[in-house]
Amino acid sequence: MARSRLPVADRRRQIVEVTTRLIAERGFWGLSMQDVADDCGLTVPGVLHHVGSKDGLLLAVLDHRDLEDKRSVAEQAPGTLRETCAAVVRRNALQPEIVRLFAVLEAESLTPEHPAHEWFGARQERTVAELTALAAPFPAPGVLARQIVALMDGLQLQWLRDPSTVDLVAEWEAAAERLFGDST
Amino acid sequence: MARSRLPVADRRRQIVEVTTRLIAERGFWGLSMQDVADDCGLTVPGVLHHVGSKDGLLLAVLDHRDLEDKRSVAEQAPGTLRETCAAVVRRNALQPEIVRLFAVLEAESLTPEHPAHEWFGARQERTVAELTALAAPFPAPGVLARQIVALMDGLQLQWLRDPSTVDLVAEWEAAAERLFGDST
DNA sequence: GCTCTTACCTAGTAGGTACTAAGTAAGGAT
DNA sequence: ATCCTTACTTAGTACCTACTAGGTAAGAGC
Repeated sequence: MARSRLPVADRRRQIVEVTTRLIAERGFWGLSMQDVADDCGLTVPGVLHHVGSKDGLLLAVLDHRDLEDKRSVAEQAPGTLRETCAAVVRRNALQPEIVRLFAVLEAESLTPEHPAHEWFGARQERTVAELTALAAPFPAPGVLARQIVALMDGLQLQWLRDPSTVDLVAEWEAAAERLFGDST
Repeated sequence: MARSRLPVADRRRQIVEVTTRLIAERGFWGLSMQDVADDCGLTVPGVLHHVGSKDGLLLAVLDHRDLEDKRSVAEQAPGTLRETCAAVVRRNALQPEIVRLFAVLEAESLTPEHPAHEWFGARQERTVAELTALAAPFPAPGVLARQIVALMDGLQLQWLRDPSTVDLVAEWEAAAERLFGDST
């Protein structure tokens, strides 16, 4: 019974990582605190001690993601629209689990009752706004921004379903030529 | 307690309709037989009498959708690729609930453990194949087909999240010009 | 070595989960 | 008017759900 007692930061990181994987597999509605606790080697109240509630756990995961994303965007120079998109796709291609987390939660959270509904609404708005700004040199930048987001989300779904057939980076490059013009 | 006793076909249709709505809201993992039963004015074993199990219920919903889709495709003349896509989008714009059902299940069923995993894999494959055939006149028809599916799925997600801002049909028309060429 | 914070536990609550077994009664067929 | 199929019920099983109250002991600071 002598379990190791981790410092709070480490334990929280472990809980967030485990939960990320489980939500990617089962969604938030299918997530059980028991599974989280088991995979962390804790009891359920042990997990709740750190995150307060199941909703709190979800927000912890999303906030962690937000931080990671900001960090990643910051370290990459703010190049052209096309370069930025390619960088995002290359990064996503390396972390299918997290892409799946977002794919599942994005669909689940469409309903206003979902605890992440507002979070995803705000994120979507922010993303489209940022892309629209980058798309200023193109005609109809707002429309282009929506198409970029749509194509990325859609291609990611196909890639997640069948990674051996669909090459995310290659499919995106083909799509980018269509979106931004056929310059080689 | 004198409940009306419906003929099996009617009751099944009601159960399928109610479940369609509930899965769109909560996903399959979040679906409870109790909710289905309540919304049908039945008890849980009453529902199970018709569908056998929760998985059976999901398959009943999906098979019903399959039939409806086949019917709708059959009644529309098999025009050009562009016309076909536009018809699909116009139809989807009229039934957001069903589009949401597919959006949620498509993401949830990415994991092989999901009871609809194979169903959605087969559907995806079939859809891409059909679109690829229609896209024969274009260069790289297979790539184009994937892009069509991706754009539709992605635009639908944006539309479902904020129907008042995103006009599905208009967004698709703009996307179609980009995909198929700028002919007016 | 002692103290004190706190990470984590045990025990319990109140309720929901899918599903089964067996019986009742509605309503069409004769 | 009676029968018989079957839609649907009640009752019950075995288990999982998030969450709380209160206590124990691990390990850092002195």
